[in-house]
Amino acid sequence: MRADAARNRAKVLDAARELFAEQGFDVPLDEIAAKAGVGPGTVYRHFPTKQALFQAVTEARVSAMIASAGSSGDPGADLFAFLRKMAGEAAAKRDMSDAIAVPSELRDSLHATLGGLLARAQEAGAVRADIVTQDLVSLMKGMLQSMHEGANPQVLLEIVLQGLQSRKP
Amino acid sequence: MRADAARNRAKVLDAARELFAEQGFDVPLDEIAAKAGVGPGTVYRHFPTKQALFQAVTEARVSAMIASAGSSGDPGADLFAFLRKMAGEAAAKRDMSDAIAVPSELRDSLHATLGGLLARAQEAGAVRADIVTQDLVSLMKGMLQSMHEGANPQVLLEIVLQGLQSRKP
DNA sequence: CAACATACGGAACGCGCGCCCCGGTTGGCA
DNA sequence: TGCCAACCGGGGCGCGCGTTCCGTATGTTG
Repeated sequence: MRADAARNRAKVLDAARELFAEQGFDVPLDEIAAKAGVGPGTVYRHFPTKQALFQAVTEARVSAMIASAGSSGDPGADLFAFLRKMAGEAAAKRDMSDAIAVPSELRDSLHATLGGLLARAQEAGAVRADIVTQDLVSLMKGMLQSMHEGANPQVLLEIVLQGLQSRKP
Repeated sequence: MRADAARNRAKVLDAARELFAEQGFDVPLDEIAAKAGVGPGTVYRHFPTKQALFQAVTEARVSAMIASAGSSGDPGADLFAFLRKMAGEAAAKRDMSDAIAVPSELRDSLHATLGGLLARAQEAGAVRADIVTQDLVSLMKGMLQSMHEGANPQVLLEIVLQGLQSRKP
């Protein structure tokens, strides 16, 4: 690979990282190219599609998050800690709320992780039993998006966490 | 107003009602016109903008819902009943989840109604005190949208309702 | 330094959608 | 019944965006 190609690739990744974080997946690709000081064609020489670029940018952080999914002795605490982590990331960077929505293998892994944590938490009786993975994913997706519309992220998170718990009579 | 004009206006409203309910605000206006058996120009002769058409279609139902906001002796029950009603509508018709999001006076009234119910429920101690209207609106918006993505609407609703309640120690 | 593959920039394309314009048509009043 | 204003259909415009194409520039190799 030529030296300038590598340099441009890095510049594109940097610009994409910043703009995806600020504005989410919907930021125009031309804007990323402009911020990188590069033409749109150059972006496409390095990444076949906008989604590929997005995945390249988010892969590291999402993978790290998935890897950090704890399995301590307390499955309920594990799930809640993971959800808190997701919410924390999403409150700071707008791209996290798209990583759960934009189709990719990464997204599927994330869903799978959530499913596993949910199942264990339900077995332990920490979370209401009538929820399936799809419900949790949709709920989180909606909540993460709501965080970028002026609502208080902390409050939203607590409402969801409390709502997930099984009622103790 | 000429007779055929009135007839076409009605046909447009019917088609819009059905398509907005099925697909939400994002349905192309040309599709509405086609279903009504009319050209796009005709739609714009009767409604200055797509949003105006949307408002004309949803106004009756939303106003009815706002009017039905109870103020019985139990403010907590009033709020929860209203939220249940919204969720019920949204689960059946996709346009309800847009009525809370698409800018219009109607939307503002809806937000105001939610704010009033919330404030009274909080005074009564039925709902956690650290929520503001904006939080509730965002939360509902996210939840209503999630309902159209394969999640179980009933479960989503119960999670939110339980999450809103103040913790009773 | 020459020569060539590689990479670059940005103009251009295709598409979808909201919205407008205009030549033709039609309903209702005199 | 004849005339005119009101109305109609649908082609077309403008815009934004993802993506592609190609003439030009540049890094690399011998």
